[in-house]
Amino acid sequence: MTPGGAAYPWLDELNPQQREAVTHADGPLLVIAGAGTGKTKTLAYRVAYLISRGVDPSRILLLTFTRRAAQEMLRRAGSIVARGTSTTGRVWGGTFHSAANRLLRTHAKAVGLERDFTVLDQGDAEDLINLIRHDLGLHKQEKRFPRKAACLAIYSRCVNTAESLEHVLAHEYPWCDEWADELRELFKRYVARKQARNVLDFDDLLLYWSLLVESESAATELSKLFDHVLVDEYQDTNTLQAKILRGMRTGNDSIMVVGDDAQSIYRFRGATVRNILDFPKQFPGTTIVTLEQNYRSTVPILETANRVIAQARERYTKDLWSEKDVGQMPRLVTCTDETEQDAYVIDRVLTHYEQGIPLRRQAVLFRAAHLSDSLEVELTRRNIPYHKYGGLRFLEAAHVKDLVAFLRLLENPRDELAWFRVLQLLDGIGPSTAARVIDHVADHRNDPRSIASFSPPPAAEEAFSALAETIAQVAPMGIENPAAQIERIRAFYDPLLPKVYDNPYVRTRDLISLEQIASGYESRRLFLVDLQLDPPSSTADLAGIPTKDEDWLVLSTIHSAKGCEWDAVYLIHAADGFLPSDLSTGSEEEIEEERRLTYVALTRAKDFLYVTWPLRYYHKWYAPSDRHTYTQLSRFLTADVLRTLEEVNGAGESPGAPTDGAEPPFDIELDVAERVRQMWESYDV
DNA sequence: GAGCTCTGAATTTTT
DNA sequence: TTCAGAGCTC
Repeated sequence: MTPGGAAYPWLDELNPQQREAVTHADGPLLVIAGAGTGKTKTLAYRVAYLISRGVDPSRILLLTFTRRAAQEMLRRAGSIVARGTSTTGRVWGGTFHSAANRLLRTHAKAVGLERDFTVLDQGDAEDLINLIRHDLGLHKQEKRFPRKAACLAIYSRCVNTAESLEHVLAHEYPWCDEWADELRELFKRYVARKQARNVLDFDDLLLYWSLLVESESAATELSKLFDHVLVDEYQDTNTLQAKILRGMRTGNDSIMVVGDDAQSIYRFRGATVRNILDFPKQFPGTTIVTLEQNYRSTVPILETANRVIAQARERYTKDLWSEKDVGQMPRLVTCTDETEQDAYVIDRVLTHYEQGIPLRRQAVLFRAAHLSDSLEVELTRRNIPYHKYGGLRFLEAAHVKDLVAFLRLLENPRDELAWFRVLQLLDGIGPSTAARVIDHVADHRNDPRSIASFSPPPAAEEAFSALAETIAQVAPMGIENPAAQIERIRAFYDPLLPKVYDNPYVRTRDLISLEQIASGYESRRLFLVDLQLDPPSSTADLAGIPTKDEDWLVLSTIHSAKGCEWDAVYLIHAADGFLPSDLSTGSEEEIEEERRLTYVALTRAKDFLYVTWPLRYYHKWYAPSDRHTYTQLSRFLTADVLRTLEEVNGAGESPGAPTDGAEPPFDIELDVAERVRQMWESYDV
């Protein structure tokens, strides 16, 4: 009889380890869940179990890596408890950042914020840093000062790892070491500027939350809100997040974290494997449950993946096993160049498609977003639909940011970055006039409509009054109906597009999408927050609900593939320099992370796995004399791993690949000339 | 002060 | 290819 007995018959759907985790009584619980071992299932059943035991759903905090992951778990939990989603819908589910946003708005006063603060995304934060960098005159030193992106990265690392600037510079950014004093000054001003403007960046969301729970009394109050805290993907949390969790469990140690140290791949964001390795030390009395039965991959695929991760330095030992005993051996495909690699992948994709695996059950994975560029061209040429995950986001496009900036300045008129962006769209307005307008608004109780009383330079008069009128019309629309607000803003903004950017037509389409997304939101604030904290991750997210017969191939960075699985997986560019990336081989930790990244990629595959690499790679902007580089197979595919792979040649299986004379010649000699002559001999008289 | 054009430099992963 | 920055012109 199962522990749940007849009361919870669905517990029988779990294996003994999963059931132990789901029915765990009290105290901290660490679930080490290998790839494909039913991690999502375990969390979903845990939520269902708690609710069935009478826990109020609104007193459960479920922290996940993406909001989509939270929704998926709650959906499954909802179907288990069979009371519909209305119950589980009340669970606090989402990312650390979105939970922070929600808590900080409620307790804004406690941390010295106004409730209507706006959130800066990475690009905004970089721009703000850049403004200050210019104010300080740092941009023209005789030796180059770190770029805005580097400055923000250093800042972010300090915050997320809770390490000193000196330590971060010495260990992660040694080439910026000499700028320690200037950077400190820059960061000091950056913080002051954000506070004066009532804006938070991503890191601040976590930082303010962590400072809130640093207070014993606030921590106690917040801890009382939740009977249970559950955290997914714990291996990818950072020091700051661990600190938050400790604070949130003041006087109640019911916490369950689930993760796999072998899949920790967000070190660059300050995540540390130490969090999961040291969890039992942080929470005394921790019960550890290990899930090792893999329900995803075939035995041969698992064997390859296990051998890759076996070389890792430090980890919780676990060896995944599977009962999916049959299956094709994973293949290592050597290609002469990228073109051949593209042709091979497409050929296999189509073959599997004809055998009955839809395109969306197949995925091409790669280390960096640009590594699929040439494949995308070829897919487009052949009319094969695909969706790409990761890489440049919809929201990062300049025109989308412009429109969002309009909404932001209405939401928080102190948001100088939003103003700056919008004002400089107008002809005749540059940085200094924009700054004067911002001061003007500040002097008029931050009422955005007050720009009407500003006197712009003559060249900008007409455009400026059009802007003032737009704002005068949208401001009274309140916070409701963001789509209507966008519609009105577009009446002003669309005509500017052709002047400011190329491709105005494509950009207008994006703005229409944005308006459609906005129509699903009740308020401008909710729309803005969602857009920043949970942005659409691919063009697929923008297209609305897909119809049943729509099908597309998935292209994804390995990072974005986390938590997903496909029947057939193609890991491309498995060559040293790309995997591991040349930029990540500076330290042993970085190489270890690249190894885990490889492991994540391999374990996404259920039935078919192809690892491909081109011998020659063509660099677009690199080495002007000879842009071809010869690559070597990824160092992670050691002799031990190769024994589990079937090695094939990319050219052999891609008939019809246009290789333009690049194929090796046959070893055959025919006297064609003689044959041609013979053709006419019978006609001789 | 704004805006244009030219040059040179640097290319990961994302909440 | 794209982006940041410098320098020049109006």
